[in-house]
Amino acid sequence: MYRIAVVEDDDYLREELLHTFRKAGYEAVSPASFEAVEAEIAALAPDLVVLDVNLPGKSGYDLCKSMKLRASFPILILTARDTLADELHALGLGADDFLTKPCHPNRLLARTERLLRTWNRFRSILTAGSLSLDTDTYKLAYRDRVLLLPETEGKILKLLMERCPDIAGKDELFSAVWNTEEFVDENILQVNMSRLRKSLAKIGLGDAVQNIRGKGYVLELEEL
Amino acid sequence: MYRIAVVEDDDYLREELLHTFRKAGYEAVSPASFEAVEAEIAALAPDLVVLDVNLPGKSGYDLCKSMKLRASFPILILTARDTLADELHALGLGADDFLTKPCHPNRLLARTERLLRTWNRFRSILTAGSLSLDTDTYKLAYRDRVLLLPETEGKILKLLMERCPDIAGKDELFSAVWNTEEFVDENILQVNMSRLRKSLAKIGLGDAVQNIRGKGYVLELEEL
DNA sequence: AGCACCACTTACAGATGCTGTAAGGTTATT
DNA sequence: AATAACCTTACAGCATCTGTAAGTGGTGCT
Repeated sequence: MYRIAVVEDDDYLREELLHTFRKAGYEAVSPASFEAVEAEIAALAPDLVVLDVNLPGKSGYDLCKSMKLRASFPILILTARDTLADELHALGLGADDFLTKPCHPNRLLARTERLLRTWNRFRSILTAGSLSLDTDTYKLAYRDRVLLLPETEGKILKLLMERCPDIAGKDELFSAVWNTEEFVDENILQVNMSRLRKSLAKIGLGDAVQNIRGKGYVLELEEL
Repeated sequence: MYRIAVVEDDDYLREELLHTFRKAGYEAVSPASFEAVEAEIAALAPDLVVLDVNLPGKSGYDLCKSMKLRASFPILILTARDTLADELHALGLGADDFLTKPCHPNRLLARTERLLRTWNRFRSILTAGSLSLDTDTYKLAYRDRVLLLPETEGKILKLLMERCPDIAGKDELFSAVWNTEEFVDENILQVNMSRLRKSLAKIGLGDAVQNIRGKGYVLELEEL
């Protein structure tokens, strides 16, 4: 079943939205506070986010933009501001749909359903900026270039993207790729890092993988 | 550059739409007649279709539904009928967005751009009913099951899906897979058909590939 | 019913590409 | 300058995929 995260500060409206989705058979959740919304949403791992733009403190637009850089889920903007400028702005930031309040529940449900239907087709795709990786096939796409990675390189890149922009520790890499915390031979990681770097260079990501001496590796993308 | 097909019978409005898209840097085209719209659109191989629902003879909704079964492009419904029921109906049929006339050019452009952006991520995916095939990696998805096909089986299935629901001739298959019209040894095709069938059976498509004695093979999906 | 033709299946072996090991070179830190 | 961490290249084993071969099964025509 699909999980939908509702980000809305008005208590009454939020409950109404949650109710609408639950009645339609979805699992509907909301972040507990607006302190660290983005981290909370990431932790909820929703299949879709319904986002109000008038949030306490933070702008919903900023949130949308920043989530879209790493988002594996579609974002539907729901707002009382109904000008064309608002809609263009939202879509320009990467929002996947834009609806104005008040909105008929059936319209909302139809729109969310459409988004989920579309997104379901590439659920296995992991994104970081304009880089994307199919975690089933390790097909890598960057801008207009495509490359198929061998399994080991793919697993490494997967973890680097998941941790990005933070460090992926050597121990994490060993357990993710070879399923062992103990790195019997450190060299095997270095060899495959070398191979991965060579692969990434082919699609114009020359120095994206950086070593942190003694710690691990980071994926550095200009746009992030 | 992206190609957008505009399906609209009102001459004035059609020219206006074509102009809007061309000014924005798209290649905009329209089918010449409404006799065999669907075949014409397929021949145009657009990246997106803007569809009016009030067409002479055929209903735009039927057209939408039937194209969606095989469509590798998103469909945006543009109509003067602005009731909620219309919108729900359109989205239910698989339309990817729904706008009402009159529509501000910038809104239309923002919406089409969003659809193209999303679709571009899986341009390589071929669809037939609820079956989809990534033509880069030959990752096959049917309902909730996923399978990775070897290259030869993938190439065969690709042609079967492209021809579906018609026959893929043996000569076509030979030229598509082995790049030769002359089938040096018919057996190689039979062997790989056997392998493909076994693969398809794993994901619940037992008897989907049927032989047409002396002619070739067909992909038969219940839903088509 | 018998025959010819087409289609199907299984087993095998060559080729390809991926993976880890080994060994030697390079860079950074003290 | 010395040491530890990191990088690179070459090589060989291994798995997977692919086409060949050979034999079986089924269909349609006379």
